[in-house]
Amino acid sequence: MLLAEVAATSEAVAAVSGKKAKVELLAGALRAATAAELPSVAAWLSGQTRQRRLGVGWAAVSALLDGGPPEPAAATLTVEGVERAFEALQDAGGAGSQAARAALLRDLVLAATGPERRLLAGLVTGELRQGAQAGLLLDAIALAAAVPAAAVRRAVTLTGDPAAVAVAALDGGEPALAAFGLRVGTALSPMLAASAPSLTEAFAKTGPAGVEWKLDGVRVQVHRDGDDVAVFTRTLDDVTARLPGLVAEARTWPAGRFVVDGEVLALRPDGRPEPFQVTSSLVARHTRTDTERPLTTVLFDALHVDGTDLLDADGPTRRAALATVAPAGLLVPRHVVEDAADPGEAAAAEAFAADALARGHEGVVVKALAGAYAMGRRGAGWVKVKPRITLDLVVLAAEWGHGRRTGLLSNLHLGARDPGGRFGPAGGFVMLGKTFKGLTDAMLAWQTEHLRGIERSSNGWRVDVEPTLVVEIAFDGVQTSSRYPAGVALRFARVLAHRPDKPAGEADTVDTVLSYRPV
DNA sequence: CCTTAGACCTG
DNA sequence: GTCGCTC
DNA sequence: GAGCGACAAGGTCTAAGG
Repeated sequence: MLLAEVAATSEAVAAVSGKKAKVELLAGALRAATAAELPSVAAWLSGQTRQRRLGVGWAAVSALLDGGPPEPAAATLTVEGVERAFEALQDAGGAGSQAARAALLRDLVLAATGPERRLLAGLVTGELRQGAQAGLLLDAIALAAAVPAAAVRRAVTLTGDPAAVAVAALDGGEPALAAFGLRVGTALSPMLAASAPSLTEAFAKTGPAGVEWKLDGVRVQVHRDGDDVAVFTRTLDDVTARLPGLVAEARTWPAGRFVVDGEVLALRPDGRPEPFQVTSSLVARHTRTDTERPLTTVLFDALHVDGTDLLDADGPTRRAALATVAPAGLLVPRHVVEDAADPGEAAAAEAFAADALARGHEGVVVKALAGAYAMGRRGAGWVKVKPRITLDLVVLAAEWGHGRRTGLLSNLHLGARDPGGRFGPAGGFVMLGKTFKGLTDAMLAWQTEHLRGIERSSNGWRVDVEPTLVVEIAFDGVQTSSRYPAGVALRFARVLAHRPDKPAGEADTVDTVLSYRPV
């Protein structure tokens, strides 16, 4: 199969708007691939490569395509050849490897026609933007193989390997998919949480629920089979080698064979959690020193224990199984609410959540007692509740948007008042970060118009404006920053509303922002 | 030796 | 990670 | 309700350049 066929499919998928039409196009390409080509085609048509890392990205591609190098007269690249090139990119390492990778990419791109270049660039940068990703590819596999989508989804969430599932589905149909099961040692898609602004609204989604602390760390899935222990992240990355302490600890737990779900984080000597930045840095590091802070593991779910799969079991059953895996001190604190309409129970839940916050944790996750473990889903089974901070800040500049936001001023530079001149001229504004979130199409249109009216200067991608427009911003907290003058940046900032009625002189000050630094 | 660019990972 | 739009 | 895409910020690692 020629890469041109895959590229043409991707172009066609991008050109149609309906999901069904996209799925049909994807399914057609999957059917046309041979068994050997299918893993590559399935991966690429969901915007991914089979290689976890290629070592080339946006910069390498844009340097190559800059100046519009001439295209070949005919399409010659094959799926198999491109797959081999991707393998070579992944395998390149050591001195001189950057040049080797650049040469590999250059050979590939210069041999590619226009649509093929668009596909290759999208794969390398991870931004294919054809309006279909892994989710629609699952439907396409189901359609191509004439099997239920649910069977495909289950197999993919159990293995994390859509390519293998595609091969099994088209080759062996539903019986082959049914043969996929939970395997200790193979990562499966973790269950995700929706969010709600309050406990009351969370309970409305879940019904009777267990309320658990929400810990601000890194999600881990721990597998043990005897002495074999493996640890995976939320994206199924294998981090076993980076967490030797957890591996050793897991070998001492009472159960010999299990898959459990939890979080690792760094705690201070007083038991309060370190800021996420500290935990993240410890987990990311490939080498350990004896003096650095150990990571603490907290467990909150069990997917398999000593021969029993628990994916379809309810919450209390899984929690009871978890209690047989590890010492009680490692289990996340949990408070069960049978009837949220009962004022006493509701008050107790609020007190439990307030205590979690008082101890420095992020909030709570409300987990339906009745729910199964919904792999890879962000459904109503788990609902996180975190406090929200809002401030009135001033727009200092805005950046032009991309994709569906092309032609609109999107990313806002946010500043707080600095009346005392702590970080710049007295009476000026201190930048605290940027955000593009929370803006509706109407808000984008309005702010583009308004900001152009108060434009001060422009450099092609950024428009600096008079600091007069106040925006109401919600965020989760402040984190330390080396990028911004006040030494802090807002975490997960999003726009709630424009406040053209409010004078910039009444916006919040940098001192108010600094008061939200963790204790 | 140190600095920098880029890729890639996390919430 | 959050949010809005589309199907 | 699910899927997609709009993009942030900080951190580590690798390779390259001085």
